[in-house]
Amino acid sequence: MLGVSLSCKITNIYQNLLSLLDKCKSMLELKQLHAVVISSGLSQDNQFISKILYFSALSYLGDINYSDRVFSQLCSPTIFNWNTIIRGYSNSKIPNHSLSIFLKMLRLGVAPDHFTYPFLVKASSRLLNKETGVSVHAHIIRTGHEYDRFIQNSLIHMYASCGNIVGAQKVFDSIQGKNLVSWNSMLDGYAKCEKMAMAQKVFESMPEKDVRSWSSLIDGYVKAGEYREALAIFEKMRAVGPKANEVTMVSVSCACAHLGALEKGRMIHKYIVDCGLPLTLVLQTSLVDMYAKCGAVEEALLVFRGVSKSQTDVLIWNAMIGGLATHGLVEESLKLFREMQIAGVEPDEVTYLCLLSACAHGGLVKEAWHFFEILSKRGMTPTSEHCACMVDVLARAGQLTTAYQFICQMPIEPTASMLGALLSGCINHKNLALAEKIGRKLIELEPNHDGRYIGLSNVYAVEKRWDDARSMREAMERRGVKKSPGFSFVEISGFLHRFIAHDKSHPDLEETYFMLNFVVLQMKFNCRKDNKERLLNDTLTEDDLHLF
DNA sequence: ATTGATGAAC
Repeated sequence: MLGVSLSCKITNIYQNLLSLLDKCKSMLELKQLHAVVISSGLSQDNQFISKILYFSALSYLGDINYSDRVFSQLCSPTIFNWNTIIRGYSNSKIPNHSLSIFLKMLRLGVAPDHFTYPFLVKASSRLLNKETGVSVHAHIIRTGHEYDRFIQNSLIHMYASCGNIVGAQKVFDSIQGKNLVSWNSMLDGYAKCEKMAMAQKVFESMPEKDVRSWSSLIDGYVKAGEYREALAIFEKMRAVGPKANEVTMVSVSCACAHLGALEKGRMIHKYIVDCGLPLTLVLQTSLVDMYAKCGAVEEALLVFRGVSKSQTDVLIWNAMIGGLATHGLVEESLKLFREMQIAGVEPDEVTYLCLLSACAHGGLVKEAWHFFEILSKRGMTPTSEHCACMVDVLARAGQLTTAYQFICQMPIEPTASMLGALLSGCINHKNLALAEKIGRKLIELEPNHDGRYIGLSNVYAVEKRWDDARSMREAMERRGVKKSPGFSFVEISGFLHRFIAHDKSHPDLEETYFMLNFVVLQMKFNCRKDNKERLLNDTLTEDDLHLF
């Protein structure tokens, strides 16, 4: 009698422990339960260990390192355990570990099953390495798994991610009984490669469509820079398609951001609220960015302030700091950076880039040097973009010699954007000799870029060297460099109007030019006023003395 | 148990 009741109790404890593991809410809790498991002598009991592995490898609250340690202590892991750890790594920042685990598995003579390969293929997709993907595919064929639809679908995605759209299409064509995931993967493959004609074709041939189909198509148009088309598809989706979700709205708000379509952006925001879509951090970040890019900094701040501090991450801070910076709200931008540090969010490379851009807009040379140095002190390597931004700061401030020296002292070759920043600095601060030198270098660096010829031609124009200016245009035509027309969008009462340089087809042309001339006059007036004040306030720096 | 997607700078 005693034996039966004791074993009942033990079974109860086991069941309780298992259900506690199922309800686990954090790594701390998991570790405590793991400790109970170990002290009960169950450290090799697969029922318990499988759950511990599963949570730490796959939960977004998990810790793949912990699961790796647990895994490596297992005497005889089951195939489920192997798959869990491979899957965990395939979602992690180090997907190549999935492959190492897989190889280890083969060495030990453990046979992978049909669950193993989709994870392994996903890891190869995320590695963006063509050869790895191909050898995984070869292995799949050798082991006779090539007709598994889950595996085939993941192969489509893998080939498309690695840029081999032909390979993706081949796998797609070979599938007997394609399902929605097969079609969506193919569609997304074309959308990712910006082959929108093909993506459109796949979309139209699909026997059924879901949110992901529509979202992939919309996102493809956004990535391809065809923002108006993206918005048009979204309107169609609203009329005849499934309900949009977070991913759809992120793409759509990104399209509005690029178009500067504020009214449309506001409608999108309203739509999100009205549909009761959850305002996730990702979505809030894209709304902040959209409002900032559309010039509505106040509204961007409103969304930003609506996020509770404890839930923010570096991306949304960057979006807001960068947004303030591009609007010349330099003080506010730097203030927000301090706030970010108080909130305990670690700045990253992009944060420093936003700060440098703020400094460039505010003429804050000293502060820029400070941020540039801090970047390295915090263990980050300044990228060519950071250097370009630094050149921009110096060049805008008129410290052309320092900017030039900065470029020469860099351990990396100067990029076009650095020289471009220096060139506009040279033009603005009237160092035309240096401008010409840089302008020539830029054409050498990017002989197929129309803007580079225009850049040098502008230098000549300032000097009134009309023949030289014209020769630049001729050189461009001779080399067959395509001129991309400059255009801009203006949104009036929710309608987007496009203005192309020299295009005279818009019905409100006269009225527009009248207003434009008025604005230009106003700007010139303000500019003269500013310059006068600047001349009264500024002292010349050492650099200026060298150059002028 | 499995496959398909989204945010920040330039």
